[in-house]
Amino acid sequence: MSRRPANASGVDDRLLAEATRLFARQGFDRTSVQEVVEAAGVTKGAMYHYFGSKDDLLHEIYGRVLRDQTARLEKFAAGEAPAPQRLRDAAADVVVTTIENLDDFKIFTQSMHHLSAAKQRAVRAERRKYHERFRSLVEEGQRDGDFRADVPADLVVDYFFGSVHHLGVWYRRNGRLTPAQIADHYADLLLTSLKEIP
Amino acid sequence: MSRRPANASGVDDRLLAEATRLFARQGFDRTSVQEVVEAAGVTKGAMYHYFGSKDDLLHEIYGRVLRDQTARLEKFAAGEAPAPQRLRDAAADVVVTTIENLDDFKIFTQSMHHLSAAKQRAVRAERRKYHERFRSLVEEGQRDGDFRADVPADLVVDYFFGSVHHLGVWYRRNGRLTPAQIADHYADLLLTSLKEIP
Amino acid sequence: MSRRPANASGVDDRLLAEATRLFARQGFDRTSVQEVVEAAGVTKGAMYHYFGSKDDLLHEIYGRVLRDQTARLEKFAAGEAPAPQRLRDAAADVVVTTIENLDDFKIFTQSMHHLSAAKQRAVRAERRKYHERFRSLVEEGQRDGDFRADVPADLVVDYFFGSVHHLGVWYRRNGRLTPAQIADHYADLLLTSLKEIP
Amino acid sequence: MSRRPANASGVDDRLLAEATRLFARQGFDRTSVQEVVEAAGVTKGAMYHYFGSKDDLLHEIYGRVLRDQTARLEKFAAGEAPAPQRLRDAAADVVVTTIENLDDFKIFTQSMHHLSAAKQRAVRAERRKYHERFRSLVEEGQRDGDFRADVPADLVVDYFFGSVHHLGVWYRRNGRLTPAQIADHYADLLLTSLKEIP
DNA sequence: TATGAATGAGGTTTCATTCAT
DNA sequence: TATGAATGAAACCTCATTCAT
Repeated sequence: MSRRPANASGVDDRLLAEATRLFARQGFDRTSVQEVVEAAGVTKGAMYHYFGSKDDLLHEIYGRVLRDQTARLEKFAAGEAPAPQRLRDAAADVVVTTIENLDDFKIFTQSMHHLSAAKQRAVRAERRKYHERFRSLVEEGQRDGDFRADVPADLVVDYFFGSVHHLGVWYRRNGRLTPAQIADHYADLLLTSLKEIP
Repeated sequence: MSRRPANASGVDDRLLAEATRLFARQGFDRTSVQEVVEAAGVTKGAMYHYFGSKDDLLHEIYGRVLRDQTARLEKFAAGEAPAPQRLRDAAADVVVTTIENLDDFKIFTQSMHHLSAAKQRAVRAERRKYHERFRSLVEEGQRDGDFRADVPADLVVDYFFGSVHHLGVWYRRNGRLTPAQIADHYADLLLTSLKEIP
Repeated sequence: MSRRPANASGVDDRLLAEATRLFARQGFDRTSVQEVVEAAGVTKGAMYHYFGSKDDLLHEIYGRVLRDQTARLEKFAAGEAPAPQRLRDAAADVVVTTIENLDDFKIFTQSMHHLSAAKQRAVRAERRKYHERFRSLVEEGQRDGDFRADVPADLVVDYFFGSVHHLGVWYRRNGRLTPAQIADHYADLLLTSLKEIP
Repeated sequence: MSRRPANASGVDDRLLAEATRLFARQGFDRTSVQEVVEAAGVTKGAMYHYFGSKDDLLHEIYGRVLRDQTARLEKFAAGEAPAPQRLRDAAADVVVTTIENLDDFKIFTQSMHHLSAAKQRAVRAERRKYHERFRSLVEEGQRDGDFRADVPADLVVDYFFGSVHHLGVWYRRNGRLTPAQIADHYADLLLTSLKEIP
């Protein structure tokens, strides 16, 4: 997926890290390549050596986030526990990791439209796969009779991930609740809303 | 709040409408003032006669959305029915109106960071008032014993409005579900997740 | 010289006064017509009713200054006293009136190049007449043997008026010396420098 | 003091030279960046690579002039001759060099107010140092009894430099007097006006 | 592998002036 | 006599990208 040459010095990682930070804080368009390279302590030439364009930088950030997220979900979804337990764990985990990497997710919601149409398609396809894996957990619970079946599973997933993305808007580092507590509440709200009505 | 001169010809309304459409589709930064004024059929000078800056245009869009949304919520919240009923109605309504004005809300989530710090504060203050009104409905239900009290009301509100904002990402005009059906499901998920556990 | 219609309300005087003040403080180009009319409490339409253009406003300011200055000089030059006395009085007077109307003179030195070539010629011609009258006083003193004759009279005049114009740069309203004291020193320096070397 | 990168090709020197020429002839505001870069044979981007803004260009011109002038004065003031002689030499020199770089000085008098407040302060501070050095020569002569003491030394300096600045207004390249002759007259007028009255 | 000077297109904004009312 | 909405040209500046070194 990446056109980056291999390297040892970590220049590309530094660039990605600073770009993530700046894009999240100021937005993609409000951040100049100059700012990114200065923050990373390199020159423009170096950046264009590792990345084909500014868009590439963004695309790479997306790629990294998606890869990580997908891997984590797979770990939780593949367990042996009943579907509700696995869903709860996966949901709580995605909340905690989202909070831990809030910058990445702010960029996700704010800067998608800066990608070329082709790259947007690629990102969306990857995201869809992620959502589908999550949805399959919901569907499994519905099939097993653990979850109510009168609500479409994909709508539930969109409903939940809307809440998760929104963390970037309201979460404050020194708020009343810890990430773990928020994660617990979120997972609880999700599970409760799926409870079979007696 | 606005420095716009009063006017009869509706030039400013046309500008706001076209700006909303373009900002939502292309993003604020990817839309030039030139594009906006051409779409509205006026000149740049005219635009700067009505709005102090491109930012002002965005701020005005926000202002209008917030005013409308607040007015609608007030109507629902002020009713006579029990809190759960009023909350359900308000929730379903905000989903329907969000879908009906999806452009406005896409801008909300994507372009906030383009506003000056001062204007961001103003918008956020207005939004907070809206959230607080919504939260008071949740709290009322909790006090009455209709809703579980072990989840913070403000977290519930953020959870729900995250889902609502996310509509801009996944809703498609000719999808499987009608806006009313989506609204129903959303309100249902919200209410169910608040149900007192027996 | 002026295209201004006669008027009773003093709108044009107010415009000239405010324009003078603003042009002196901010420069001609840095001052917008909008600022001038707002300061004068009228609208742009009104301004364009009285003055043909922004340049016209400037030209009018020049005209007024030149007329006043010429009249004052004539009064002093036409006296009966010996040339040195009349020159001293005229020199002291021009210093005092320059300080009293410092804004006018700041504009003179800073904004001449904003006038059209034709108007610049007109202003310069008027100024030349003024200088010539002043010079004639010097020459009279030289002919009478009161002043040294080994220095060109026109150079002396330029030398002196350079000093006078420079007042706009260094004079401060609450400085150590009063306008009258400065005038006295200036006139004294001029007269001394012309003294016949024994 | 300057943010300009070092360079070898002299693009920045060419820009400064052309800017000086154009600003002096047309005024700072009447000269567009486009005109400057065209005259220098580079693009706008190149100009903004070397100078942070149009103002910076002006500031740099000032800086260069002040540095040169200060260095020359120091050379004359530091001599061994009696104060009157050194003052006369310094005065004559400043006249000649002013005429030789008339464009620089026209800009000084016409365009100062275009600088930001901060830069104006910097320039004025530098100028003050120059004036003070000049003034110290006058004071030295007064202390030694060579010059009359009944006229404030700083007023004399302002008086003289007003005349010098004014050269930009009246000096014509093919006038009756050579620069050296003008310089001689100016120095003579200055020295004579300071002569102790017997 | 890295530099940084230079490009050139495009961006937002300002403003003197006009004109229908 | 006066208004103020609208024009349109031109201004300054930014920035992703390239390329000789």
